[in-house]
Amino acid sequence: MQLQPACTASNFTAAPRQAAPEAGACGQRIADALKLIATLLEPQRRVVHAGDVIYRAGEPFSRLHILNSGLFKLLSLSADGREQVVGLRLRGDWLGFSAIAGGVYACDAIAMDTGEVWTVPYDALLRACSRHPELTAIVHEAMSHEIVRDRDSLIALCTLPADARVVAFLQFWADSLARRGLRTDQISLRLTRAEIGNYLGLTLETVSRVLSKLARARLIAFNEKNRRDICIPDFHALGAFVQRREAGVGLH
Amino acid sequence: MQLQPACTASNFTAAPRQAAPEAGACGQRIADALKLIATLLEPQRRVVHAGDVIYRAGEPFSRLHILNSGLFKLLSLSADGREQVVGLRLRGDWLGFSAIAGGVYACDAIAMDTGEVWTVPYDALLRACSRHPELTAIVHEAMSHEIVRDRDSLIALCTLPADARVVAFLQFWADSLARRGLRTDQISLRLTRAEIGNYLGLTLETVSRVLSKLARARLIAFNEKNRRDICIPDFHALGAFVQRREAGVGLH
DNA sequence: CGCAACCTTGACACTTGTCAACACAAGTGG
DNA sequence: CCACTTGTGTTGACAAGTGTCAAGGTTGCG
Repeated sequence: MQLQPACTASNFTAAPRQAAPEAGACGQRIADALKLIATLLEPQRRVVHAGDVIYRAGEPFSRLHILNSGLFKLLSLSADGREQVVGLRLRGDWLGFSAIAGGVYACDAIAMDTGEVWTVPYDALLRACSRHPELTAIVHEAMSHEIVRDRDSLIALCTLPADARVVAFLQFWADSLARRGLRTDQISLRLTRAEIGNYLGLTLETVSRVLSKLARARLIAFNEKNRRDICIPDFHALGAFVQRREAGVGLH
Repeated sequence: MQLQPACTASNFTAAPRQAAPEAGACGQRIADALKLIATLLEPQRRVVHAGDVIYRAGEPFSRLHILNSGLFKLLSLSADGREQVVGLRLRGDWLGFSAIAGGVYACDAIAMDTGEVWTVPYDALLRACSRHPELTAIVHEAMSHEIVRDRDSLIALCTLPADARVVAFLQFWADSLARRGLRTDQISLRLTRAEIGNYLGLTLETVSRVLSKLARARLIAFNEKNRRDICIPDFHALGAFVQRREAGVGLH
């Protein structure tokens, strides 16, 4: 059984790329998966608001969550008490996979906006999967996708300098929106500088400086009176900016 | 159906921890999983040697691989040609999960040592899972474990300074060995400084300097005439070293 | 108005990368 | 046996990138 190629969303890499050329297709794909989940699993549906906790690290695991809408962050609490944003999740993503191995949730999942969460007991999911192979395919694909995405962000964080990380973040963000059929030229970050920096392994000052630099270079533009909404006039130029800098570093 | 807590191997974090207190239990757990896989799936078995390629990025996906012995690295090739080590895999780990979503392998998997690889067609695995729920549990746990492990290393790479990363790497390594029932006081890294640095997002010089510093502080000791084999006399002291530095950084 | 969040910018220090030189071991071929 | 090469590891000097600290600006809200 060969799976058809998914919209693997090679998000969060340095390669310059047009924003989601397969936008519609992938949005459809997500919609189809959600519809199948809705009909086969009849998940419990819940509307959440900014700040609502889906689960916390350490809680016993018994249910998985599928996001129908909204924006969510995954927070990992290190031993010394600092929080680290380890992922952002949107419509079509699953929450809770990381808890299967340990029996307890491995991080906090928190809504950053109004959204709808579907919840299914894990054992019910397993039973449904044994009856419906197409559901198994969707679950495995979602887990696999999460592995690929995490790996991509790992590479970005390991190898890219600060400004390239911020650019990669902007590309990732626009990609995620485009793939769900939303407009990408005018985007709202919905994260503070501190949260972006935390996610990217940078300080908030560095994020602010990079954004200012990009704005001075006309690669992005801030909305009037609101520096969280930004506009990306030319996607290709944004990626090329990073490429140029990397080439410069290589020179003597 | 509540899963029993697995040996989640919170490898690769900053928290000081004794090396694998549950060593035997976890080795047994891996052995049980392998036995189940062997009997239910009758995988094709193959002996590999250092440098052998299990798969390459871009090859079409149809089979998963389970490692019975040996050491393997996952290499991700970025757009501009640089290689990045994105993971190390040992006995009991699976290879190929990241290919499920995309239909093609997402990275290279290369043996670094003599070992034995078991290979199963993915569709055969799915069929077996539908008949044997306990196999599904093992597969899901392995995928979940991979997600957790990747996330842990992400945190380490994002938030830790260079010396803490190297210490975390040593702890991860000793943990991995201990969990499989091997001795941890005398370990062979089997990686060059360059490979360690690549994996940790550091240069080989930085890795070398950190190891020298640890050796000067008597936290590790090099083997005579072979600086790849190292000895860790006191595991707790190694972790405490990082904690102390972090506390120092916080002071004014 | 005052206050709290959030953002920006500058000066400075520190960590780490870059470049270079050298040491050492293993293999190769004269 | 000795040069020579290659791969690996160590160490130092220096520079670049980024974090830290501090000050001030803007927005929104009670």
